[in-house]
Amino acid sequence: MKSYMRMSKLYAPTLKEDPAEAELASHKLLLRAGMIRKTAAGLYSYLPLAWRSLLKIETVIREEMEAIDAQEIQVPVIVPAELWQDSGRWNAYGPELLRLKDRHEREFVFGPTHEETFTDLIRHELRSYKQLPVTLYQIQDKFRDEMRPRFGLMRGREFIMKDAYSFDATVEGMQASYNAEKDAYARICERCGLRALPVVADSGQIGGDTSVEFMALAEAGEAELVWCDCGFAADVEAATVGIAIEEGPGTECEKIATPCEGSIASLAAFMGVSERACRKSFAIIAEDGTPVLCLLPGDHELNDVKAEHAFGHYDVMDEEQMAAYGLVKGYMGPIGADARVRVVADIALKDSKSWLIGANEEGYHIKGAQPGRDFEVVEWLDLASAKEGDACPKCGRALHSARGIEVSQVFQLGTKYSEAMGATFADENGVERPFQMGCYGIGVSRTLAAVVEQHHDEHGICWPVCVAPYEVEIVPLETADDLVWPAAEGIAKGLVDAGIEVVVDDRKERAGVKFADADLMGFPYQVVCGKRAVKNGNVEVKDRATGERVEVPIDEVVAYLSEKVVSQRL
RNA sequence: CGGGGCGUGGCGCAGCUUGGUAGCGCAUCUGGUUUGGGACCAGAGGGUCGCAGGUUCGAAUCCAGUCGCCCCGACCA
Repeated sequence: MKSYMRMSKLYAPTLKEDPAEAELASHKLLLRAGMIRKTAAGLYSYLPLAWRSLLKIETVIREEMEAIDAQEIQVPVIVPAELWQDSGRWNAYGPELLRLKDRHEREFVFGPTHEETFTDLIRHELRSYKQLPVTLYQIQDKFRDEMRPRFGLMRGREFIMKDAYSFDATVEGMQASYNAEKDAYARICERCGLRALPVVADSGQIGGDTSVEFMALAEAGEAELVWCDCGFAADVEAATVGIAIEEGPGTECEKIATPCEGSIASLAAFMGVSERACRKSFAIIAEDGTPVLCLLPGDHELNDVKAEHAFGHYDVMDEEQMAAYGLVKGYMGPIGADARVRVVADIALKDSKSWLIGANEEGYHIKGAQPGRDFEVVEWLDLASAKEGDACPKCGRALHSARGIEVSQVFQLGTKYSEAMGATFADENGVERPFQMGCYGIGVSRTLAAVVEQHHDEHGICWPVCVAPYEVEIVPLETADDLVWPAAEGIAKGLVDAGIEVVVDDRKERAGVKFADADLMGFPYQVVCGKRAVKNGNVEVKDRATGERVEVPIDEVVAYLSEKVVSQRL
């Protein structure tokens, strides 16, 4: 028989002060509300309230997965090294991968994701196209040995992830599985109360060609994205956008003295042109050791992810290297650089005919330089990070920028893993083919943090009903009073009978303490039972999110709250 | 991993510069007074000063080391 939780029994030690270690609202509040505790850097214990919310998020996920015929399984957290060697990721994945040995010196990894395990599982079982498609998923702890775990649950080393993998016979099939999963992810975000945007993403370490991330919009988000009124949205690292070109002054190639600091801002100010009319030079050493000079519109940055695609794992040149290649810090440019330097430029600059560039001489720039005439660009690449104001690749209008928390991501993998691991099935003609795969992750614990990030105020958390640890808190101000306590208890029982999750603050604390904790823990509705109101047959119902309070007759409050709560459960 | 900062009762901090054997607020326990927005009075318990060395008659304090944590950078759910 279900009952209500008594605050006096609830293991949720609250903190009056902000913990010194926390920076973000979600981190501070989850700690202060007694929901999580740190065990070590990036490792958190979930206390009862957090666990209840996590289970609700998982329930939403399970319902949406069931709706698209994905089946839940559970594979071991630990993965034998051979599987990772098979896929090639044993070497490709960096120090983020936690490797371990058993007593027989056999090597294993603590799974940061489970493409290998799932692929290995099905390669023994799925042999025919008739058995496809299949999507399997699990909800499990993952471990990634992050260089710098931070922000509480936002970037832990161990975290809860839902990971799904689809196996199809054809590319079209894979796309259908991918789209079903993507649509489910949008519904999951919505049901969890997240304002999230699907954005075009880079596929990163996972591999494959097409990927979308769901970004929960939040100032505290670590990711930057651009979006357009037409519906287009992309991670700045993945966005290929239009950058309108501004020409530099003049068309004749001429060296000019520029007695200003070696920065684009000061150069633009000195020349009386916009930063974009200047050309920014960025010197790096590509993975193969080639020195590369990247030329960009002056107001744009070199995008790390795009640069890695183009140059492999590159290093920024230090001053010594610059000097060795004839480049002068602050005044770099393609003219006068060593012949070994490979000059590349952002694709946006391809039609530009007047470049304001460094002269590779302290205090001098060159204006009116023209590629093809005054210097050579060997390759035109997409290198610049997108930013606010760039043109939408879909409709051409100016893009807006925003920050977000990446709560989930979907990938089309194609045959990357199935081919590497020899996972094949027989098609209609009896020909062995590799599976067309997709993979789909949701950061479950990160989702919890994102919800708090989006739903809080200066007093605490404001849980959306769908993921709230409890739905209603009853606050009897006098636990000894022979009117107040029975009224509170009666309402609690009535709500429990109506299927509502209830906490009763039965502690012998002063009103202020109870109110403060109630606001901090942030259950969606508070029922305040005070002496005067109860004597008149009323209680006060407070909506945590809006702060709105209404007096409701005691004998109507169960119906009143049931209606509100149930309608918001989603 | 590079740069910066911090480790002192459960939590938040002072003390360190200028060595002399540890203090404040909150929390906890007891008794009393309070009781609609984090009460008050009285009393009590609780600290190998991160760890292990060195200097010194004497180290929380000075020196060198080590471990841990936090913040900024590069990676990701």
